Amino acid sequence: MNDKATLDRIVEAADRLFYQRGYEHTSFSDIADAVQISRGNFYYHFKSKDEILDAVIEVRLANTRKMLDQWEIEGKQPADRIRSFIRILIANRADIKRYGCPVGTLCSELAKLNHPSQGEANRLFTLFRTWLRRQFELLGRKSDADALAMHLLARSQGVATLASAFHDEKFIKQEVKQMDDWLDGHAANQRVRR
Amino acid sequence: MNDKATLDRIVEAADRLFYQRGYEHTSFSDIADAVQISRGNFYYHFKSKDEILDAVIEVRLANTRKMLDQWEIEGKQPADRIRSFIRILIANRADIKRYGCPVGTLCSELAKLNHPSQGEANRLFTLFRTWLRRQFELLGRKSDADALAMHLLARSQGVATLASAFHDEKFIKQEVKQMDDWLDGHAANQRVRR
DNA sequence: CCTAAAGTAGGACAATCGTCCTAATCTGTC
DNA sequence: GACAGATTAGGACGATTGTCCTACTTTAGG
Repeated sequence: MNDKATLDRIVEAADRLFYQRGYEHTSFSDIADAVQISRGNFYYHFKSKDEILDAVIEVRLANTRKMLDQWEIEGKQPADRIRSFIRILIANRADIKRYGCPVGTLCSELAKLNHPSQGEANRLFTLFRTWLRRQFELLGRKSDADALAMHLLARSQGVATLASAFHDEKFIKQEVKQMDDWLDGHAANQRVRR
Repeated sequence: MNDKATLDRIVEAADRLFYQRGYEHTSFSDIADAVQISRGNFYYHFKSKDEILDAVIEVRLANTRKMLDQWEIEGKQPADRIRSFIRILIANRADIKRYGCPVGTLCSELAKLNHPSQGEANRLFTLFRTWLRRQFELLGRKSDADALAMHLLARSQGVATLASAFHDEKFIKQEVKQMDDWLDGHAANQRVRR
């Protein structure tokens, strides 16, 4: 009963700490302090630290799916939905400035650790990629929908990385404006001018 | 005498390991094994692990400066020099696919660790930024040279992050082509069309 | 109220971390 | 060949890591 609540609190705290300090640099003691439970008691809820990571990734996947589904309902036009994606950078600019993108930094870290959950974490990227691709397809982009999705993803990642390195929120807004303009140029059902 | 050689070998191995495994996840034993020297002997050359990191950053800065200076000599046109920058992604695509960008991933990690050498590492970004800005200024871009430099930096970062996550070298080539095209549109001494 | 299960606390554990110390070895000079 | 300084090897150190174990407390049902 309270089990569920404690487990959720563990995952919640781990989610936040993994983002702010990184996976490896977050210890059981750190999470225990945040949740205010005994360190050794984790193993009633999780068999290992890796299991907590998997749970965190699962929660992030679920939250992301929920968000994307919500946008599918709200946004009347596919272009508006894509714009919602771009707006993530604005909405989370304070956190991004301090800790970068939660998806990108996690995947980068796990890649260096050669961690078994790399694939799971990358599903977060795939989720966005697939969703964006669908939106571009709805815009009439048949052949290059995936390329456009990847392009947008990459630009978001780059903005997050540099905004974090230079502690520059203004740069985020500046690039978001350019991404909006770029989208306007690609929203119409036409070939890319070159 | 052999001091110089050993010290260089330590920095060289640390440089590679910090890139491949990350700073925190690389231990003294790892470096010692790579250099084939005793673990405890590090402290004759460096007073702490942080000092090795600083030495690595210093070497990277020096190498980067050397590379950029070389391009200033070789490239007759500023646009060619910028193209050399973009070509980094192609030349290092195999490493980037596995470990991401050495600059971006290091800065991201140090930011999460809240490491004192964050500023030093970020100078790597500043080095590229300043150099790119100058090239764009030489192209006649007075007011937006810095914005263009940051834009190009961000796109490179994004490409590296996604290429690593998706283990996709083709994506690198694809985006490099787009960056070339983008540069063509901005190389002429004219305002950005919108 | 009693009892079985669910949940928690706190410490023991082996391993590894960065750091430090000392004795041994190498190297070049007189 | 002896000696001083530079360089190295190897282990000890306290702290911290993830993991595990056992005893204690809480909770729910008869």
